[in-house]
Amino acid sequence: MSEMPKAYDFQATEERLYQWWEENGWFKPEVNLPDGKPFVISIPPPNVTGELHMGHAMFVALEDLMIRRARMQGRAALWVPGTDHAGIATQLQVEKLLLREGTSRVEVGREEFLDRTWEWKERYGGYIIKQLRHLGASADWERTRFTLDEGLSRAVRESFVRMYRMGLIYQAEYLVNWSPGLQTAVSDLEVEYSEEQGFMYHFKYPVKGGGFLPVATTRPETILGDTAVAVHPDDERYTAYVGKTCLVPMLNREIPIIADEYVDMAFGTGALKVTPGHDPNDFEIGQRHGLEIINILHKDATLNGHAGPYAGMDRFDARKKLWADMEAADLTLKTEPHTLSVPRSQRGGEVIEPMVSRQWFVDAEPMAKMALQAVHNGRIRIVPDRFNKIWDNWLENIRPWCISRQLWWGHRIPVWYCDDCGHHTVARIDPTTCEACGSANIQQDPDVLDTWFSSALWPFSTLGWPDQTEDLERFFPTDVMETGYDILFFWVARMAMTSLLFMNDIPFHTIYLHGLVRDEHGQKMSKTKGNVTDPLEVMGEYGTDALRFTLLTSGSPGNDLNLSVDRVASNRNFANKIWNTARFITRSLDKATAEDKPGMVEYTPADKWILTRLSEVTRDVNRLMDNYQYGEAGRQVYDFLWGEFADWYVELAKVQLGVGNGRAWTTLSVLRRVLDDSLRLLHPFIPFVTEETWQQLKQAFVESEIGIQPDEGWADALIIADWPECGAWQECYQYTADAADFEQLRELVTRIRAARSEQGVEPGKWITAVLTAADKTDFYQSQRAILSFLARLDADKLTIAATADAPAQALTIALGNVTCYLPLAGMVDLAQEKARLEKELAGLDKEIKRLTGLLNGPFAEKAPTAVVQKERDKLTHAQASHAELSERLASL
RNA sequence: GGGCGGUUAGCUCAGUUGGUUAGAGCGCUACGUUGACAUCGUAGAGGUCACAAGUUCGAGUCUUGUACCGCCCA
Repeated sequence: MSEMPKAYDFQATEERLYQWWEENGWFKPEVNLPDGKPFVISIPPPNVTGELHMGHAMFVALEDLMIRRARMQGRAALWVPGTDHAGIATQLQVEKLLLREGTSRVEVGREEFLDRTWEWKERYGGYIIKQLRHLGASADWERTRFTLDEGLSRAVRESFVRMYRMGLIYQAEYLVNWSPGLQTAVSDLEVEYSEEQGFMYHFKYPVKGGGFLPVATTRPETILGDTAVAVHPDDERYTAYVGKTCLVPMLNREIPIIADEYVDMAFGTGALKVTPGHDPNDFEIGQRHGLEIINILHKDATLNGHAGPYAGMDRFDARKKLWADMEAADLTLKTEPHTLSVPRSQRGGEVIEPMVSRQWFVDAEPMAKMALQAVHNGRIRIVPDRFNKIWDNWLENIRPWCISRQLWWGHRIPVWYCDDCGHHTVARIDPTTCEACGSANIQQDPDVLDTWFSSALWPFSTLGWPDQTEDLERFFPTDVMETGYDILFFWVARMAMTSLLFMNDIPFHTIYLHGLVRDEHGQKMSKTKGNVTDPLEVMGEYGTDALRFTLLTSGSPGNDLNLSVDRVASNRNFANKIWNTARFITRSLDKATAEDKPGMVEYTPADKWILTRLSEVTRDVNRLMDNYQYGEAGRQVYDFLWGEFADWYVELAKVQLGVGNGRAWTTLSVLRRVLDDSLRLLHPFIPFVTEETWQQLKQAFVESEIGIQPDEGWADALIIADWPECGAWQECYQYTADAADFEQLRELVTRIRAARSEQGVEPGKWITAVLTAADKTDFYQSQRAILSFLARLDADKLTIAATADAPAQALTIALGNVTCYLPLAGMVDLAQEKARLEKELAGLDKEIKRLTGLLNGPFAEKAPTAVVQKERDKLTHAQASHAELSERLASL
């Protein structure tokens, strides 16, 4: 058998294993029994043009974790992968490409442009998928979907037509967020507001017939689109003006002065200019008062004919020019610095203009009600549950969703306008004639749908809807929707809405939200700040497992996570630690043979201790994972495997293996059991190193023919091996008393080591010791070799007895009933030892005093007996130690 | 303006039914390479758990308030 290399080499492992898993079909739900209970996750589809970032790494780590565990639990685990077409992002990429070629979208035309975009998608669209695979994602790639593929396009068409017929989709002239750069409408959610320094411009609004109203605005150019001036009905300053007429500065257009309660008397001058065409609040006022709506902007945000002399100017130039002109006309009062909230495009950051235009909307209210209810009645659970409130707040105040985009890349709106009769034909299949008059003069709406419109159907469209496919039948509803909280509204809520509408069912029973990955100091990663950590780079340096484990264990659910590269490095070391425990075990297989197998296995206290701990960890991990506490679960196994198994059991196993025969055989079986189960528990976190290590372990044990194997035999691979459970119906070690004894031995060893270190005893030196162990004498006798090995005590000179006289010139370590003397002849400084004992006694005094007080107080009566007993034991222990040490002190 | 989260060791963070002298990783100090691992081991230093009040036998953990940081919504 070839020996395991000294260090784990992730470079040589990851790709090979991934291919092997996939070739064997282990990413498919069919790998488990056909009647297995499904466990399904649909991937949050990354943008097809996207590049891998930490957010992707995060969701892959979490979802793959859930999927792998479910698979090992025997469920038909299905992770449906795919990408979305990212309308704006992709279109921009291709437009950039065309620009470099000296042409443009408009120049080449719609058809050619779409051909080019598909070409682009084919070339670069696979990139992100490749990167997801690099992260170890065990998704069923044969079920990969794309929001613009044939099936999903049919789903979009179907849902549009149905919603339209239900009256949930309508077209309206409405104020929308207009992106002048992209020349399209964007939804409310795609606009971010930033606090910026600007000015408040105070000016005179001339009143027809003389005088003026003082008015303030932050955007003077919108004056050109004013269609009223409003004051509060209770504002006595202006009562006389209501009903009169104002003249728009520089244009002298006549507009009414109206009274509306929206006006804040205390803000600005108390008189408000009303621009229904370019301000959401003004739009509302305009609706209430039947005001005229004037749009002063072209699509590129230059001013149009309604701006009179300013037509053709850029919006910001016009602002300056108009103000200068007003100054010249003595219409200005003052300008003062003012902090305002500027709407900016989430993509690109340009200033968004509210503008009136004709768009398609979804009336989301009826669906929102259903989505609200689904969470309220518990059919959908949000983890962490504090997001319930946010969910409620958004859905209770839902607004119409603008779904049309003035783009070419996307699902074209399935509405045809008849040139002859004006009828709108809305159809699943492209019509050639108007359904009302039969005219062939019909034109399809040029716009496409918001990308999120198709993403909203994702959990069922990817399974085949609107066809009633087998997959849809079997795998819907899905189980968990795992994604970042930043797209709770964009996506998650909308999936719930459409699913309840079309499927008459929830799309998933649990929404698990993770936080944002930030840099080491909590700053949001951004290209402009230059603090972006590239997952691929990190994986290249430390391995995929190291990154995954870091993402999974450095935070807590729903909270942002500050990624520390140092931590990734230490998790790389963890992988190596795992590897090396296996290396030790496999190299120890020559310590026993099949013939050494005892007729009846007898465990040592150490065996019982580690097996009991394994059971406890297994139980805790399962409990934590069932409650979505993945980080804590991972940390528990990490601490167990490194801090208990490797640091203690593997060390003492060297002693037990040295005994040979049955003892060695049994020790090997325990080593295998503990490492094997730990690898299983860790596999969903760090799939590569666990699989590779497990294969090494399996191969070594099989080749050794030693007759040690898992109860159910060796599975083909860890990825499909059984998940460890620890419950009433599973084998579960609970040697509580033995484990406690062994814990005390560990404590003793640590104390001896500390004493040696304090006294400057050479680490390699074997020293003499006398141990008095009272009722634990038999136990310590049985552990003599281990104790001696771990604490470096000279086995020949180690005395273990129920009682013994304290040797002269010895260090004393008191552990309740158990006392250890280290006669370090000539090495002990008596004065120093005296001081040490005094210090320790002082500590014990304090402890005894505290505990006595506690136990004599109301605590003894009110606290649960188990808790009280624990404190009583502590007191007994402290008192015993105290007695021993004071005796020693007196004798010195 | 409304809501939410955070504030624990020098740094980054855990700590979910409140149980009684608070944990990890990194960094730091001192030792140590006997064949699992120096991507390591042993020992150690380092925290009045933001502040204040309250509930309780008992509070990092629950309640209220305050401060600061951050996010979401309007």
